[in-house]
Amino acid sequence: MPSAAAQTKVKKPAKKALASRTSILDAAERVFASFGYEGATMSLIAREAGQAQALLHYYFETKENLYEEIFQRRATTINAFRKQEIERLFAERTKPSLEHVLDIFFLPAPATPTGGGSSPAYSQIVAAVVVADDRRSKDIVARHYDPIAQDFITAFRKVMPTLSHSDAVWAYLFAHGARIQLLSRSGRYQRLSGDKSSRKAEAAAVERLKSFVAAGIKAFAG
Amino acid sequence: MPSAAAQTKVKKPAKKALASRTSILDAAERVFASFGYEGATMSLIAREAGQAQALLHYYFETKENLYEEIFQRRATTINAFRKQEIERLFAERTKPSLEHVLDIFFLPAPATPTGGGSSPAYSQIVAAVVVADDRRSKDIVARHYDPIAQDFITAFRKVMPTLSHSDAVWAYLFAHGARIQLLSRSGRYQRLSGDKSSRKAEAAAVERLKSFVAAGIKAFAG
DNA sequence: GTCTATAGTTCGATAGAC
DNA sequence: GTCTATCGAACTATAGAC
Repeated sequence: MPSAAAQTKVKKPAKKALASRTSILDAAERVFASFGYEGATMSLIAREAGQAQALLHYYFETKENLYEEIFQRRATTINAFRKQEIERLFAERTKPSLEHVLDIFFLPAPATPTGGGSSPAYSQIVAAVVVADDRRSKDIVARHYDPIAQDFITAFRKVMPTLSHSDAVWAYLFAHGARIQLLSRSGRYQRLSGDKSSRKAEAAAVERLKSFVAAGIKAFAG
Repeated sequence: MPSAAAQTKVKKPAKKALASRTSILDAAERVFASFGYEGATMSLIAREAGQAQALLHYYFETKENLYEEIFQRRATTINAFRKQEIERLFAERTKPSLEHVLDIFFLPAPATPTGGGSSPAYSQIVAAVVVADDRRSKDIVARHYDPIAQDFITAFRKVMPTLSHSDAVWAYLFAHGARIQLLSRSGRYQRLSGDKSSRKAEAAAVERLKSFVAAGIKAFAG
């Protein structure tokens, strides 16, 4: 049965091949996070992955495709989870609060199914891509993050009915901007505060972020 | 008097030379803003400035120096002005409010002396450099922006005495992160809101930002 | 000061053996 | 699938005429 065998070959790549592909994606995520799209090089990613450079092109063809696949893998997972959590919130609660919505918005990465929705390196990439204004970055944000942003904007207005649409959009952007400062690995908090910042401090910072944003949004409605 | 003539030549570059230097700096600012440090090329900057590529190296020697000079020119101006405004606020007022400090923090670019402290392109560069985590970006932020950040953190604590140092640092970072969303030219507000956003809308957005941040910081103290 | 021409390097991508 | 070797293009920077 040659045709069936061929089909099997297409649908079920060897475990080793999948491992290679994944190791390349992981390495690319770290290198893109550290040096940006243009600053990252295919040869550096290959070295970081422990693979030949040609193998990167075998799996992903171009540098641009490799970059795009990073967002495919992470954003698809985290956004599906967030969308579902929003729907569940409004289905199960009669009167969800702003804090309930923000809990989903600020969900820590490990809480996602299998933790596959994020990583420190990926958060760093997202922080950079959201403020960039080159064509590629805008395109990626529009495809992978604008839809879930609209869901949150709608959710904000549902729990705060006096919020205008324009206010809700700014609320989302300001909240997102504040969050990025927490997620980015710029190390600025450590420099400015003199802290060495343990895991414990990080959890406290998320609480700070939540109360900061909640108060800010409520100021719009009042 | 040959030595005096030579000295004059060093201290007073021709007007035309200064104009060339400035046109290169302006062009570099726009190109770095659009493509990032690695994505920008010396030949593109030269074309944008209407000058030969070799002239860029004549004035600035290396790409890295040219980048650094952009921050020298802008950050020196705006930060000196801000520092002076903070000092003036605490000298003239007996009881300055948080809003007074935020007015300085959110100062629009045209309000700076000769408007030389900022430009839309430069704001875009700052937005990108602050969240980046490569060595060059961290170094620039530490030298050009950490000192003024400390001044604002101190000012926050003076007008809100119940703020802990750690809270004041987060207050600064969250406020800065929210502000970046407004300054960056990612065009995200326009996409998410469907607006074409005139100048009038921009002024309203700054007011939104101010009340958002003020409420957030007050939530820390309460 | 400003230009043209180009040296020297590194990049993304491909060819082809195994 | 995975590798080595390499091509052509694009980059930063310099040399040297004017």
